[in-house]
Amino acid sequence: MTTKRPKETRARPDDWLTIGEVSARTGTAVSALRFYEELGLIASERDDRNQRRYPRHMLRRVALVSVAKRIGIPLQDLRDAFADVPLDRPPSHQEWQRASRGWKRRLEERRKTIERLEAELTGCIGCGCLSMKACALLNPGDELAEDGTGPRRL
Amino acid sequence: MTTKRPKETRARPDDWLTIGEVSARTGTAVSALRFYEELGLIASERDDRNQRRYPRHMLRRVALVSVAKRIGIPLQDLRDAFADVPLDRPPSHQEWQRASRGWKRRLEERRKTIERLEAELTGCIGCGCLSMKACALLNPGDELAEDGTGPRRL
DNA sequence: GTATGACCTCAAGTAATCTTGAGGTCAAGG
DNA sequence: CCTTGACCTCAAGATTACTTGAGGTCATAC
Repeated sequence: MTTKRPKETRARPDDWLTIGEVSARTGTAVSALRFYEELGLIASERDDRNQRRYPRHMLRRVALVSVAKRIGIPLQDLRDAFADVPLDRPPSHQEWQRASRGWKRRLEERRKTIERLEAELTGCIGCGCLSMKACALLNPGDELAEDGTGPRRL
Repeated sequence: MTTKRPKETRARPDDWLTIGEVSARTGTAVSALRFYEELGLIASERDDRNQRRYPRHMLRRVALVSVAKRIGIPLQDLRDAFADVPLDRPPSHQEWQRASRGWKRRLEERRKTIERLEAELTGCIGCGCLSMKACALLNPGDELAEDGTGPRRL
């Protein structure tokens, strides 16, 4: 069971990773990597045997994709956010920073939504409002019904 | 264009909502409501014309479903979390509280994941680590590579 | 020299989450 | 009385995010 990685045709072998290596390092399935490439989220070059070779900086791209997935942000949004970061070469510090900041804002927004929901749910637990009449956030678009029955939040 | 809600056959009309009313109040499409019912996430009774009628407390269930959707938590998880809360009658304060607390834990977990990612991304912005060698979190499963090139985090 | 494992392509399948469409009921409005 | 709107069912289609399968190349291990 030794590694059957083919002979390297490039000068510095460890600068390029096989799809299997990227998969192992990122925890992303090989099939998923090929799929992401199809979507244009990541990119690879080919060696003389037509096998994908990934530059190291692609690991970060892959990681970002799994992160987006993990927190339920659609891949299309990720694509938009990192549209300006080049795939064919390591992004410059600036390029990366700009995109990262946008992404951070996205994460922050997400976190705040959850925080609001947490707070709201705490409120519900506290008041035990079973009619939801007082739960504006959990019940968006429902102006508080005006008949007098049911519990209220204090 | 007046409302064509059928004559009420029940004693207290406003205790029961039509699917259109629930849709309007929760912002959830009618088709989605029917779909959620199929999944057993919500429930309804039928009137003498075989149309769905929802008790008010179902609004909260629906709201929870949209919340789960909004933050990218699969509906199956929601089903699990609220499995013990009855659909056929307004849940007791206790029943609701217990399930809510479980759900809150879920939200908190989610939030913390995002917070960790935010922190990690901030770190990356700070150091500009383009090789990802120092980014353990964004690059899970990748033990820091040991060749000496590339930027480091300070 | 043949078996194995890592890779390739392309097509089809799966799961979740709904939406859309076809075809029908029924009550109120004009 | 006929149209319209709100509802019904059931089946099929859409989207996202992949996985699986069939069929093939090629280098290393035995």
